[in-house]
Amino acid sequence: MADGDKRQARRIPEATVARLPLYLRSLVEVADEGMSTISSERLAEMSGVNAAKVRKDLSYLGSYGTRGVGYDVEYLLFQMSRELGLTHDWHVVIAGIGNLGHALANYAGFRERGFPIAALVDADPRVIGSVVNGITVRHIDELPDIAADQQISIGIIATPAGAAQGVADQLIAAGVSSILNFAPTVLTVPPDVSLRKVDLAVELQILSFYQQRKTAAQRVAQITAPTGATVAPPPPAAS
Amino acid sequence: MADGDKRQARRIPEATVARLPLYLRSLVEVADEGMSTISSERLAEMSGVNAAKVRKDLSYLGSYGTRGVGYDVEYLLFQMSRELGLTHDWHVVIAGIGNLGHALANYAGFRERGFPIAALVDADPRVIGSVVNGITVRHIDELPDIAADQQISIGIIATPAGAAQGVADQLIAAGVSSILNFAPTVLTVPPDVSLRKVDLAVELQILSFYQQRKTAAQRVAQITAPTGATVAPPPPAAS
DNA sequence: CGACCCTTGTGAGCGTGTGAACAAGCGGCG
DNA sequence: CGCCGCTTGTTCACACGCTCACAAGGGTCG
Repeated sequence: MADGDKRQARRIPEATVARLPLYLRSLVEVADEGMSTISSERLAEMSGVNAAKVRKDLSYLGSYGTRGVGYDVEYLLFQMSRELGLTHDWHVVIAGIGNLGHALANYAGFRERGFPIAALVDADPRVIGSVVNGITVRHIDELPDIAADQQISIGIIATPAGAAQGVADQLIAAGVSSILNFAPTVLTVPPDVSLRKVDLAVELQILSFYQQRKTAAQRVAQITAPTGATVAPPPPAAS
Repeated sequence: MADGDKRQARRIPEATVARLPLYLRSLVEVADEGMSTISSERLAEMSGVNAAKVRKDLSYLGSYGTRGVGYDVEYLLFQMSRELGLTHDWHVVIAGIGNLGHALANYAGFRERGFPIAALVDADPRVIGSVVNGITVRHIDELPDIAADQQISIGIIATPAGAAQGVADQLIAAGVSSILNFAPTVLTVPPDVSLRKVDLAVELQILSFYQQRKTAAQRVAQITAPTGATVAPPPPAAS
């Protein structure tokens, strides 16, 4: 109970966690340029957020800044990496080697940022055995063995929607407790498993919503402004 | 003033907008199964959200449900599609035909969901002229012509980080006002341009953070549980 | 050594998002 | 024709996140 967990127990808001990687990227950039300190204002500008938000976010990590000066880039970089768990690599397995899985397997950014791809799995016998980016695709049923050999921490699901839940279950059974889901479907996982999703079509639909609003507003403006005529919105395809 | 904008003026919260596509997907699924009505509870379960939230979200679109019965699937589907601007296709251009751009160009889900890929552009002469998924890659400087020919509404940036801002500027200059950015960098765009981003490495880093916390908690449990020895949390990295 | 400048860290106010609870209202059944 | 069960639509309270504003405090220069 009365444990001295002062350092770790600091609960970091989810919204802040999602921004830490942005700061990290900016810091790396700044470090490469040789700057040794950085102000919250500059860091905010580079990361595309508000300066006050930056300061508050960083304050959750601890008081690593110096008033009147700013933050020591190297030190902050170290602390943030530690907090994000980036002091060592996390091995990744990609499940589903179709178009997207293929591209992800070839994406160099993962390894560069500390997420080397340790294994590729699929269920389709036509794909199994093929080599992508130097890694041989194995059958998904071998996951337990693979997870035992390598220390797999994160699973990426790039299968069709129908197969995703089954694959997730297999990943979890093999001990993977962090999953990034690209399949356009809702996955249900135990509460101790972290799940994030990236749905490309959903992103486009959200953009579509706002685009729709924008063009609708334009039409209204065009109709009301010049004539003031009765508002009978002409069908969209009048271009 | 006294225009009949009651229908459109309802301001829909951003969080709700982001969920509408999920509902839409569930509705399509339900419609395929032949169900004609659906309750908020079932829709919630399928979409992985809270039932009260579903009802509130749908209420922003209007009162399209029937008490005691539920929502008419077809009708709700229509209203939601209309609201999301999915009654017609939106043409998409993909900029940057590397690994990821290639995969995106081949992804059938875009066309299926009403986002046909109208053009592919790149700056690398070695890529220009090649045909991906039936579409010839053209030079990015031709964007104005391409945008004039096709009605391009949405641009997807799949270039390296360094090129992204320049590409975004070109897209915007060509009249594209909705952008989905896959490049790991912060883009600055005019306020009338919608911008969403998908950063794969960031997603993994967020997962890494929580994974880190989980394993750290496990270590603490292992230390405290068996012996009950004095809790002197071994400093993570003996600073 | 003291005054001043600069930037951090944080407290308060505000808006948005969430979840529970409940009245309103529709359909079916006796 | 009236009652009853079911589901919506909405209200309320609360939690969370964001922004502003400012005191606290380190560094620097005269």
